[in-house]
Amino acid sequence: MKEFVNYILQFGNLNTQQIDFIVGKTKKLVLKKEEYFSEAGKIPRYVGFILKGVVRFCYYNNKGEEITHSFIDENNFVSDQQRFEAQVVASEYIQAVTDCEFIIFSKKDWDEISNTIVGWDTITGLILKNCLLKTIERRSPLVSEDATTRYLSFIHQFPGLLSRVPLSHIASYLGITQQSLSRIRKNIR
Amino acid sequence: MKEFVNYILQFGNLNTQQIDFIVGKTKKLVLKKEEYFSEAGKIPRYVGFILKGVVRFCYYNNKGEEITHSFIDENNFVSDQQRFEAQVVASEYIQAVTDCEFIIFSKKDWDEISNTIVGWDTITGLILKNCLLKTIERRSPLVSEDATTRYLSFIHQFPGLLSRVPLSHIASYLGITQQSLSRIRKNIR
DNA sequence: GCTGCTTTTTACCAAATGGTAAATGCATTC
DNA sequence: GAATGCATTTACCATTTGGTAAAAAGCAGC
Repeated sequence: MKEFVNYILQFGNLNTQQIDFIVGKTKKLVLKKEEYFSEAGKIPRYVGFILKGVVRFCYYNNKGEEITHSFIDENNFVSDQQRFEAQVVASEYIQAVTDCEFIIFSKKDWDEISNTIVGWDTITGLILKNCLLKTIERRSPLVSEDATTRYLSFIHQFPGLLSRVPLSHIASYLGITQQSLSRIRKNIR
Repeated sequence: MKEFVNYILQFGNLNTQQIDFIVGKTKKLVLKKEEYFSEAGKIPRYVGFILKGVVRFCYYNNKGEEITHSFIDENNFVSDQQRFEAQVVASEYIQAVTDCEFIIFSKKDWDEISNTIVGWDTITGLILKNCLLKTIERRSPLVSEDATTRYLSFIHQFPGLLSRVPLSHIASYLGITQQSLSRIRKNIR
């Protein structure tokens, strides 16, 4: 819980009373590997903050291939925020890649915090912007660099993930087949 | 100017007085083709709104290749917003692809609007989030689809741009060489 | 219309990647 | 420890893309 509070306080100041109010709204959620945090075609139920584990955002392209769009690990928010706020159906899945533990907020609790804590919307707005920018920064090189470079920067960006995530997901994140990734790994050795 | 006001009002309500205040702060900027709106290594001076023309965001990767990251055309904001707000040096160039006409705000004027108009920060926050999400949505398929599919969706996403933007920029946006793009265009015909 | 310049297309071959299928490795269960 | 199921690697060949270079097309200035 300390990690959660520290994360938020990076983006704005809150007094003890406000923090207590927010913390009071938290619930815990546990997911087993491969269970879904939210699903395409359904309305996202929670905003989450990962205490333990790794999740991925994924979708199916028009060829029916499953594409991993992002990985998120400990001490980060995980949410299809736009769809959650608007309470409309999602187009992506958020899936637990490992067994996971979350702090979660329901829409009702999230709104109550927003209506109670002055400055909460500003803080969460900054957090979202931050996440979106990070996503863009991470994914941009995936368009222009060659596959080996992309793999090396993946390792660099997510040092802990290589051992926790199936290579098939990493390959689809990098935009290559699993066979190509295997070949690249061989060449690097 | 009407387009500019309409754009803003999509994201929140403002009364006539507030709109007049904002409009009163606007200045005009004209750039010739290939001139820079802002430059890597320099602090962004303006937030812009494009009245006429097309700009691109670009940078140089570690191989020295020039990579076009985004295109933006008429009736959209153009800004390296995070760097502008923080007044720190940019890492990307924003370049006029055609002759351009902008509405611009200096940092001083932007701050004055923020300090005067209640709700301005919320509106601009929403606009920024919207732009970031659009960027992610547009660029994500560039990782996982093949080059022909990427080119076709570029045409679909930016119907007017093909005739106004050099193919070399489009190729780098799509993450392929100009020769490959030319080959793809031939195969489609 | 010609000249010189830039953009775009072609051509050629080398390198990288995809697709299909089989082999290997690795962990779990019985 | 044999058998099973899943993840990963390897192999093979077809296809796509990159790199270099030259040709063709388009365009501005004279």
